[in-house]
Amino acid sequence: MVRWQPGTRERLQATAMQLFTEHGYDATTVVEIARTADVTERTFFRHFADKREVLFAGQDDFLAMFAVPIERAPADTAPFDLVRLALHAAGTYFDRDKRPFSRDRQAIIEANPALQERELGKLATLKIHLGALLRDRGVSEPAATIAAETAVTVFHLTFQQWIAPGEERSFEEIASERLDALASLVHPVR
Amino acid sequence: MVRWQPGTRERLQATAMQLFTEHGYDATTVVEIARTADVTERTFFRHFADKREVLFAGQDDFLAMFAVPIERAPADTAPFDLVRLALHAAGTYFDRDKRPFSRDRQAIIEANPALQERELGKLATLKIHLGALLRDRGVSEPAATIAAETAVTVFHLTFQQWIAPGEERSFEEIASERLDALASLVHPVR
DNA sequence: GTCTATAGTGCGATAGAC
DNA sequence: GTCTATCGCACTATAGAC
Repeated sequence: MVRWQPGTRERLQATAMQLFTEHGYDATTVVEIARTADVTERTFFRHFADKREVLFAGQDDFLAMFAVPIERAPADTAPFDLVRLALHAAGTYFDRDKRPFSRDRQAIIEANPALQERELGKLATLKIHLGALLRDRGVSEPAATIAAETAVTVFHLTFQQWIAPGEERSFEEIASERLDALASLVHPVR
Repeated sequence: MVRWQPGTRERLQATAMQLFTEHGYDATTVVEIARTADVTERTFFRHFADKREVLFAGQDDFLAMFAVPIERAPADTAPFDLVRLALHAAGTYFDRDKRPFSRDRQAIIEANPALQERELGKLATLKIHLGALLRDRGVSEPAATIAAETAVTVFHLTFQQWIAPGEERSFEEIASERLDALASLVHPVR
């Protein structure tokens, strides 16, 4: 008999998603998740800092998703075009196949204020890293911070609409609509 | 001897602020706060849903601060002008006298990720209420949501700079600079 | 892997205001 | 009498310390 199975982390995440969906987040204890995944409670907390974190692993991927296209852009690219590039990259990542999973995951998050707070925290971290990246590229303040806030905010609003019930349009199409709305807000067409 | 003193809620808040400042948020227990304010732990949780909430009471004031000037504006006011009005109202609220207290409070929050998450949650609630208010005024989607997000985001960025060490400018002056930066981002001057 | 502190809940009892 | 604030106590789960 093997002492431990590989992929414990992934198994814990999948188990948690399933139990949260079946009984709700609050009604599911860490002990329950751990036992179902054949590990101890202690092992759960070695993989995830807290109970919520099991749903939010892989945020580094998000930063890379935004950072790579920005780093590859020509040095004289305008900040707003960098925002567009980042959103385009997000649109490539969130393709049709990921929509069902994203909907299930978001349903759990939207049912629990504590999880919503964690999500906002993750987005705030992303904003900070993105702002630093833009400053490294020579964008001054407060332009860099405003651009980072805008990129992540539009990303979030786009994502929320993308997973809305009945929504069929692509991520990129929705993002484009949001960017147009922002442009109209700031400089209204008379 | 009286069974209870009036103003329990306010006393708990003041006590908490003081203890958090002295020993830090994590090192201060709810029992400690309650005992110092001459009530039991149970009474603390009657007034505040959780430990963090003792620092965030009075968010309704914030909504009113934004909502009143918007409700009073002429029906045909452009959304971006409504954003400006809301920020002007915030500037009236956050005058010179409030800066020292705001700095102390923010120092506690910035030292603790859990408190930062709660702050973001409060701002998110504000965004939702503000978006609803704009829709009630006839602003369509996604313009209403984008305007609400923008107003609260610029408010937050302005607030952060307003309490930054060494910052002397008024809230309104900083808000104006942030709005200009946003306008430049979206429609760069060539 | 075990032990423990702390946060947070549920419910019944009690004291005072009205 | 009703209503509300407080207390007291038993209890669970998270999370961290050892």
